[in-house]
Amino acid sequence: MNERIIIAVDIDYFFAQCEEVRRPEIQGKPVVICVYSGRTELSGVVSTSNYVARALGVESGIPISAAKRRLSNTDAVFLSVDQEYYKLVSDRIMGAVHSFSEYFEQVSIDEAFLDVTNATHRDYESAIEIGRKIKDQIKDLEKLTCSVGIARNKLLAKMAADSQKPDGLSVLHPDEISVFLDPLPIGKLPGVGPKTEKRMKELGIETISTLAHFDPGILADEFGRNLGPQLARLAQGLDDEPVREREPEQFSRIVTLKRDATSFNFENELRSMTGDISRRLRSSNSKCKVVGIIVITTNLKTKHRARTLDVSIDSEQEIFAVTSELFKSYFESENSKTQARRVGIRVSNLVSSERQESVSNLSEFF
DNA sequence: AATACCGGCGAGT
DNA sequence: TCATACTCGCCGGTATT
Repeated sequence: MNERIIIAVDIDYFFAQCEEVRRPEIQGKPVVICVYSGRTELSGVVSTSNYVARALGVESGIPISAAKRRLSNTDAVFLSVDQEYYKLVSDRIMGAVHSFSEYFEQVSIDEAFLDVTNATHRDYESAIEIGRKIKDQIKDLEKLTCSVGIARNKLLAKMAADSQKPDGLSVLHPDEISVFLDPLPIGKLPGVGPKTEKRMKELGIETISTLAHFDPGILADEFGRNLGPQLARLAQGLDDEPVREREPEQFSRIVTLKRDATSFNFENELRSMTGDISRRLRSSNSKCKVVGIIVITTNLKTKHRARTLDVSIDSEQEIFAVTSELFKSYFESENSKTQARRVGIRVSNLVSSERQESVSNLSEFF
């Protein structure tokens, strides 16, 4: 029997709720957590906001200036993101959540899955008890509310959690899946974002039920050989992804430049980014085989350039050498029409520092 | 023909 | 007008073997 019971935990409006706890005086007011880019006084975007602000149309991703406009007649509180603090809170919470099952997967700073198949002996009532305990613990520990979803796989557990927010606990029994899924608009399906939603509507697909029964061949043609049929499977509530802890597969760092660049004139910024990435590689005991750069142009197009190395590296000097070369050649090949607004670096194909350079080059060796 | 690599794009927090 | 900082994954084209 393969039937599992999965619990999804999602902390409600995490950054903003952290601030509400840390500064009780702002509770009840619109709270907006901002990423200031430093270009001008107000440039930047809203990272997240509390429900008071969302009700007034201030949500993730909108410009700070737009948020200020919308909240101009309120006692709204605008705060700068404090990642370090949220990470501390997150680590404490995730540690507590982990203790409910050895099968644990953290998927972001504020989301995690647990496989409680064994712990519950496949009993949903028992899973609900665990869900309640998790909510109580997070409340006791950090005074934060979260939303919990319980279902037979990660996809459905997440969708269940999403369906009752904030402070929800939603159980999706296996025999209720169709009733739950079928009427939902396709945009509610994880993996279907704004672009995919638009294209699906052009195909006449509006609900998850329609997608679930749609011709897989047409979906393959439209969305790709693998992705198309996969979307249909998701729409049927099918998902075999195991709950497992995963190591990060890449690190990246990106900054917004004070002034748009048409040449590599941001050595200080690059030094800071390479230093940062090097420290992260070393503290995770890994080296990288691929080093790349990221450029976001003034018209907000993202460009990538990358180089696969013969030998994996982790030092700031080496990463700086490769990325500065990539930036130089990038700007040489660009017709200086498109300027760089944001620049960043990325390392991937990570290998553990201890045992690398192992047998892969044996044939060359002999 | 299979695999590796590269760069674009999309989604999600 | 405004438009962050990440991580992960898929796609198609091209290069390599």
